[in-house]
Amino acid sequence: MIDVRLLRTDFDGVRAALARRGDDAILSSLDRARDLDVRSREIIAERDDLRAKVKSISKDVGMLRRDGKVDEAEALQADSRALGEREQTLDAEYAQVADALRTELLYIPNIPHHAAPDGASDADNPVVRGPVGLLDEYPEHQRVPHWETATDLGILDNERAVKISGAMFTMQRGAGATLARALCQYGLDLNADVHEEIRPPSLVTTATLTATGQLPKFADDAYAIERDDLWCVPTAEASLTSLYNDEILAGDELPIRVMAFSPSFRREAGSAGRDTRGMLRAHEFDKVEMLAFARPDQAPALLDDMVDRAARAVEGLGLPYRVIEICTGDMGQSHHRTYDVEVWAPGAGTWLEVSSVSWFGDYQARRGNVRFRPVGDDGQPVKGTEFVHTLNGSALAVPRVWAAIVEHYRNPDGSVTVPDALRPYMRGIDVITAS
RNA sequence: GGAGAGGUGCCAGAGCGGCCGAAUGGGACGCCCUGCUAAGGCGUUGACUGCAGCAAUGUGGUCCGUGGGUUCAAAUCCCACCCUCUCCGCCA
Repeated sequence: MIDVRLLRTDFDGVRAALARRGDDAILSSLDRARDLDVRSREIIAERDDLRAKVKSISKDVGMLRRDGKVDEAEALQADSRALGEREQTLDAEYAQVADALRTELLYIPNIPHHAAPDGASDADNPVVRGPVGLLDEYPEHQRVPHWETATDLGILDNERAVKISGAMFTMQRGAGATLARALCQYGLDLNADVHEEIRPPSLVTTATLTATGQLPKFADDAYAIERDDLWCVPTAEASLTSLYNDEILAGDELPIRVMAFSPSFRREAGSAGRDTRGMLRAHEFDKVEMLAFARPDQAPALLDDMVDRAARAVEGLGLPYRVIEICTGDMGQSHHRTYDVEVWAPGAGTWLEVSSVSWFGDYQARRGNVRFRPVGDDGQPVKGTEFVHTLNGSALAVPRVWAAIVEHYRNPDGSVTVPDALRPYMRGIDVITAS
């Protein structure tokens, strides 16, 4: 959520920054929010004034009654009642305006970082690192899609997954299942040096999913368990971001860095049939997510570090990769600045997004009400509170890395060699062969 | 799911419908005292928000689990919901 006060102090600046996202609907929403804010403050001024009068009269009534001056007290009560009625009318109007304003603000996306590249779509995302390790041409035995190789090897059984759960669910078997779990363990171990490992709930409340920005705007993308008013997390980001909702953290304990393995559930509404072969896009997948709560001054370095970590994960597996920066027109609603790590899949013949690392500014923290007490140069807490900055990124998204491994490490005989980095987790399997 | 108890400030804990943003104790911070430490004394100690001000600040409003209601006036009365604890039931 953006700061309403910015609409008062620098409306044109906010408008210009958001215009870079290239969506006029945002700008009209911004106009409406500004008008609602003006109106709500007009009402508040009048209402609070009435409340102050009622409070003061009520005190007088109390004293008069104590002194036995019943007639005077009753006269005052009548006055107060009249004021109270007007106050109630105003209050009802305020509630309406405030609610409309809150809704408007919940839909307005984050302001892009000034250095984020301009652009209209994913076609405009610049490559900022790499490609690293990419060959000009891949030999024929690597140019086989993972769904073919994996099905032949018996490590992917999507037909039966569909029987069990319907379209766009996947199932790994045998060494394939082991490989998926090995990737999780690898992703966690790689980042345990600075992150606390957390195993958060996978079902979360509406408030939790609202804090990250998934709700209310993207309700159709998430699985809802309506009977219990819970949602399946689309990513562990959702659970982790709400870890400290409504809390005030000490400035000197920041940054707080956490990571979690979790399943991720996505309805993928509207994307059926698009990049859905094999393991490319599914309703449920596993992922290791990193997340940081930081002071604003710590955020840029953390963003760089997290991008490095995401890249290191695929680099350590020997996969060709590149890093792209997301342009203003392709940026997610809550994002302030975002980098994606992509891995080359020689069989599918495409770059696969395997990690998205983002800096959210205080956009999520404002929604979740996560604050910190700043510390001055003398080490003493400074008066007041500030919203933390949040950052997150996939440390390792299992299915697409799994797919890239099966394609990249495919041998001429159709077997798949396990990358060295994963061997400790593979129960002695160095090469996956048909069993 | 059933029965009972409870949710108050950083923590513990009191609170008659008006004098309650809230006693008291603890903690934390500052100062005093002491050679140092301990003990003791004095003081400070919430968040959000409207308006005014460059600002320090001033001045209104809101917050005693959440949301409604009664009243001139609600932490205090009424209703619903949420959460915690104990017992029972169920269960990996």
